[in-house]
Amino acid sequence: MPNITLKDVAKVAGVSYATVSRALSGSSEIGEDTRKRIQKICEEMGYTPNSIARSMVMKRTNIIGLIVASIDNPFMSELTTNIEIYARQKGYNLMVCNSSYDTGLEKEVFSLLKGRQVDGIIILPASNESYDMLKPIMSDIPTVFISENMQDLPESYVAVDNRQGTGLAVEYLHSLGHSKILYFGCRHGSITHQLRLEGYQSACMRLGITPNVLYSPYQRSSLEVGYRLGKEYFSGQHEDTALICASDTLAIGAVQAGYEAGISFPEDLSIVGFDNISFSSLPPINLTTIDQPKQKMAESAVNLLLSRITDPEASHSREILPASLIVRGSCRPLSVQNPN
Amino acid sequence: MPNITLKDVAKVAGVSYATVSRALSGSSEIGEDTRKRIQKICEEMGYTPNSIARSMVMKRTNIIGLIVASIDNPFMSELTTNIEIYARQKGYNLMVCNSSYDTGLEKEVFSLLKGRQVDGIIILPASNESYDMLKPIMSDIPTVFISENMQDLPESYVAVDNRQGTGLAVEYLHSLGHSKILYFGCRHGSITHQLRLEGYQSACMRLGITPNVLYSPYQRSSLEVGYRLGKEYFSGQHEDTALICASDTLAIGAVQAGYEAGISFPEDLSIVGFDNISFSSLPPINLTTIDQPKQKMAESAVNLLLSRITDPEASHSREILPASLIVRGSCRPLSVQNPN
DNA sequence: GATTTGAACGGAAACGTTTTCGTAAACCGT
DNA sequence: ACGGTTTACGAAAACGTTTCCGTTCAAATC
Repeated sequence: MPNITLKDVAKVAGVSYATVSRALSGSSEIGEDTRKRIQKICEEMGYTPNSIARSMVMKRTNIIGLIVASIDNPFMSELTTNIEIYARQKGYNLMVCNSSYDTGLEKEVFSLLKGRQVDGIIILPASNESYDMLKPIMSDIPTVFISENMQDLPESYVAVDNRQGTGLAVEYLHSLGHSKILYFGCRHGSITHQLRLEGYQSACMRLGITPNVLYSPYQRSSLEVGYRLGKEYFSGQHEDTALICASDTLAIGAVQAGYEAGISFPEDLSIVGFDNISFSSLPPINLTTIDQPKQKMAESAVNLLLSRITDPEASHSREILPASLIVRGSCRPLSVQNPN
Repeated sequence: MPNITLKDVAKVAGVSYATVSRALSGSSEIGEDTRKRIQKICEEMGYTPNSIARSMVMKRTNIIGLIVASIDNPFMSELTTNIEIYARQKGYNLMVCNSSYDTGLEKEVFSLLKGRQVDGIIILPASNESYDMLKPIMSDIPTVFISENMQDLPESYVAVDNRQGTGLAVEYLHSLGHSKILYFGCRHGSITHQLRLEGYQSACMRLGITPNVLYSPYQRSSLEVGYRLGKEYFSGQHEDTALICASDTLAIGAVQAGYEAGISFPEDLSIVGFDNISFSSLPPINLTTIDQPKQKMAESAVNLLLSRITDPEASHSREILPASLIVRGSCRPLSVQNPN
């Protein structure tokens, strides 16, 4: 009933427990025959090494802390899945915490994870104030930010090229003949959304399009924001032929508001989202959108973190991954009446 | 640079490290004045206790292992979020692993978590073979199953009342005047789906409705299954007025197939899903469905596990939580032509 | 054949806590 | 003032590993 330890195995095998440790760790300081014998005994006794004790002496837990704003956000859960799978493949387990978009809580769980002696932390920040909050306590533990562009801050991060992303969207719509392209954005205080807006604006400039932005003062869920922005827009004058939304959920909310106002997509209005969450591909939605390469982001983040763990003194590195356009059914060429 | 330990604090405070430990643990064996003094010193030195070392001696990690088939499944991610939040509230952290619906991998991560000395494991099983696979290795660690009904197996689990759930759906449709109610199911090998089917069938019997079931031989994603079942059904004769799907994603897939066949919902066909994933409430979908009480399930699972941790010898307990009907816009009364 | 070398293994320290036990001083009642 | 109880604290063991340092013994070297 009491768990089997190295000592128990050593006693049965008639060797010191140093030898058992060597037999299992793949050390060269041991005879091939005794290694085989000890391994067999371990099998028979059902011995599993205690990683806590190992961590104690090795000063490494092989655990990565992951802090996300909300696990059940579709984008974040996809990211989380990819991170977990890749990390495990690299020999690390994941300790996951929700910050619930609360920077106070975020700081709290950050300390908690530090106390847990995780080797490093990947964080999808709750807001753009996260950095300032975390700064004083993140000095002595490898940390990489994910999904949020930290600009010139002296930190490691991996993010998608948000500016290029919305640029792609504008270019695509322009190539379909659209010139009146509205943008739905949300404040959110995040640099990510700032960059997406800038990408939209500069692409418009480049292509001779007059930017037209509708910002949200609301702070609630992105879905609701899209719905309310849509309500507001569709109730007044509207002559745009296309709409770019700062996120897929924003787009889906806007679509609903459009439905209720008698607007059809893409017949009356073309729409493109951002993120490419899995639900956007669902038939009833079928949203043309800008993809964030979630798997690559996950792997880059883990790799970045691992390299910081092995060499904490290395200079910070940033990885900005390219966004790509996913064409589905929510946009139509302006000159043609019915697509497909 | 080397982390601050109890000893360092003790040296500064001029006391033994036992005293420091007592000062922080809220022990009564210490003077109020020295406690204050030591706590202040800890603050100043930025001391954070090493939970690894604590776990070592306490033989408790305050970590719960969570194994889910796929974190990015909407239902599971909602469950995961709720589990994490509630567990942390109870002083536990979560170590999360994906089984990717692979019972082999599931067993592997189960052992891995055991080696990590987690205090207990919550598992959302990959298939109905999970139990047999896990049985030999789960004897010495508290485990509770979630979301999957383990029937009379000698294990602790919490699940929704699947039978009652589909029963509710049938009753609701019946109350709207429907009598030709089709059921879309998927094999999946899971007891959950078996129970949902049974609930449908027995409610039909009770209400004098002839059950009509379409099963899927496909094994892929639920969304695709729904789509293919729909394709198959709508291409032939179809005279049903309502459709119950074994899951929301199944329903959404079916809806798409319906669209493509020129069917409108709910005008031509009423449809009810199961699970109440958050996306079902999205306007373009707006699916009437059967809710699984995810938060309650999460909390029950944690509570069950915690009680098993404190008393591993206690007999197993099962919790079957009631399902409830969420009425949205995907069903209409049969006698009326246009709802709303 | 004596010395060196190297392999194979044992002994023991170390990791940072918690907790038991011991002990000195302070306190109490009589 | 004295024995006894309580209070506050120190010393040290324990948790299960890894690893450094010795030690032994056989093989290799001269």
